[in-house]
Amino acid sequence: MLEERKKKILQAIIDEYINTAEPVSSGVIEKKYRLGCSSATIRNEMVELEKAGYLEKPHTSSGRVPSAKGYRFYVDELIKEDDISLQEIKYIQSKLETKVNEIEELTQIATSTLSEVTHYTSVSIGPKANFQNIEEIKFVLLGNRMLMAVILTDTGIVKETIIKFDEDITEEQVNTLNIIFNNKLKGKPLDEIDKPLEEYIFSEMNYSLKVIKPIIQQLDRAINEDSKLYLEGANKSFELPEFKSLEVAKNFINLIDTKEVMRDLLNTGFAKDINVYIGDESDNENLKDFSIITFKHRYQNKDLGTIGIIGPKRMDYSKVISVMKYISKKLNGK
Amino acid sequence: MLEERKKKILQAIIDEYINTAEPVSSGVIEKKYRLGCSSATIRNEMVELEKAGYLEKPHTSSGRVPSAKGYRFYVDELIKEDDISLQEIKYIQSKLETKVNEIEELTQIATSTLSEVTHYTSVSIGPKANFQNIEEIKFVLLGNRMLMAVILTDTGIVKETIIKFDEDITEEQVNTLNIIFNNKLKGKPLDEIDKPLEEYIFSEMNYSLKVIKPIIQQLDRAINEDSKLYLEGANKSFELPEFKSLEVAKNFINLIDTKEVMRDLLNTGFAKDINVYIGDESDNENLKDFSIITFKHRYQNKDLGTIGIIGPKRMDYSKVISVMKYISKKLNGK
DNA sequence: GTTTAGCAATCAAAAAGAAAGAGTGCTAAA
DNA sequence: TTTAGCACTCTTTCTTTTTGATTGCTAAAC
Repeated sequence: MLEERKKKILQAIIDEYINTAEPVSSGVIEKKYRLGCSSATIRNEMVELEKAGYLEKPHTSSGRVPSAKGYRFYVDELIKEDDISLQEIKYIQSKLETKVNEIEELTQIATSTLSEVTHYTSVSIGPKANFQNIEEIKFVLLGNRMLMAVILTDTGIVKETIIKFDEDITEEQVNTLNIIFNNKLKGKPLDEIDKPLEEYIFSEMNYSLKVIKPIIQQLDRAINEDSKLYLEGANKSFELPEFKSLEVAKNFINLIDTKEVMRDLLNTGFAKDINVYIGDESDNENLKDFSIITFKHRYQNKDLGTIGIIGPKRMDYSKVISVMKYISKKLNGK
Repeated sequence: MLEERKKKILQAIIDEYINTAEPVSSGVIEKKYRLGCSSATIRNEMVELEKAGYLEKPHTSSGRVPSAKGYRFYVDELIKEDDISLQEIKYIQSKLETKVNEIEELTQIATSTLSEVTHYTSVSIGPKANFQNIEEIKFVLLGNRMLMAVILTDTGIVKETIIKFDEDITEEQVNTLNIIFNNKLKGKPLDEIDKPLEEYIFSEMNYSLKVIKPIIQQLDRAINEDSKLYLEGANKSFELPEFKSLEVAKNFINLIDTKEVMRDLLNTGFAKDINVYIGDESDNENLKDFSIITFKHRYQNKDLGTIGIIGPKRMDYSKVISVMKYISKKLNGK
């Protein structure tokens, strides 16, 4: 759909712009990229690429800058595969080898490694708990009036929550709780913990509703609780030339500061292995100058969270995507 | 040590500068603050205040700006007590009334409320665990090869950690663990969990070292783990006029991004109820444009963490300190 | 002795103007 | 179809000018 030479020129322009953050002129392309034609020819092609919507001009007599459509084409068709060095591979390997006891920790290590290798700001979030099945529930008495509930899911994720009471709880009651909850909930999806269950358990046990209610409430809360966001390398973004603009910097801060937005961004669309949102493709005003690239942290195809990069539209897509692919593969095999 | 009128003028200048972020002229003080003398007199006083080091001039023909010494005097001597409105009191009350099960959550609510009321960026950190005493330790078997250890301290803080094994663990073993650990450690300070204990328990139980070792290791790790930083309202800082300077913005981001520095800042010096660090009083290059105000989250005089504000040197000290005092009182009484 | 009116001097910030230079688009020739 | 050549455009940068706020000083007033 785009002739070979146009593709080459577009690629050269975007590569150059990614490097320099300056509008790209026909002269630079001629000299640096040696495509075997003169700057005049490149100029002619640029006019057409602009007409087709792949390029933009900040003003009449300036060089060209990629448009959102240009970046999109670049990401979909022109990207360099395996743009990752041996050194980087080794670094990632060494980081991911760290022994961890909790999945959340592994996600965090992967997230910080991603930021370190790409030099962009990275962010991650745990998995949506409510899709998972309950493997086991345990209640532990702490002191006399405090109960800790620990839920183990089939993906190996552990959720725990504390429940406080106004009256004493006996070890006996705790045992009954353990038996009943496990009988009733083992193997069931997490979101089965809700109203109907409450009645069942209430009738089953000789507890007062006063005791059962806070348990169900708190379990419910623990399960539906938003999983923690983890942000790494926010300061790296501030080294980028685009952050000389106060507006850009502000948008960035507003973005990473509004946890709900970040959650939304990390939780949408996972048709592909790696998802790329360029500029305001995901219509958020604060996002217009940034791109977001995400992938799912999976292990044996079970969803363990999402990891992403938030960087300028002029992001080094090849590098980021290559690094992500590698990390993703490593995590899944771990 | 400073005559009454000089104090009044200094206060007026600092108040004005806090409001406007612009160098303050003698004319403005005369008109707005009505101190009963002419601008010429104020000018004369300003010269002396500058000579004494309380004021500075960006350039020869500009108004005056408070120096670090000026702010320090302001904070120590001129601050307005109870600079908090009824509305703000009500808002704080309603926020702190929220029922929580975990102390960490309460600290977080207090932190975000502080940011909301003062419009500055706030930050908090949990207490240093290792000063506390163990009230109870419980081990819970999750699946066959995973153990959760739950530690309850005498301050009501619950720490939990997961330990994975390469071989199966029996319920029986878990029971023994529970008995031994509780016998040995109840009432002891948390940092007693270390080497000697390992041997004791090893000799006491017929476990292989293979099992005991990871438990001690992981408990130790959980206890000495840096407590979580919680940051709220970073975007609020970016609305301040001082953040028009890219350098200031960068310093700020570097500051809040380096968790170790934030930890240090929150963990130093608590002779007073409320601690104020103005500019580079705590010699960190990134801090030179900012002030930090902190207080301890206490309940019945037990340390439950630290909460702070990080804002421009031109911060509304009266407001921040008043709000902090109120929140601190409320938390302690809760 | 202290306060204040008056005013020249200072200097940043804003506005206006001039020059430089990078890059384009078009034309006409190769 | 490609390319050399060149006028045109428009930002960027540098100077210059203007404006205006504020000071510090002097001398008079209190």
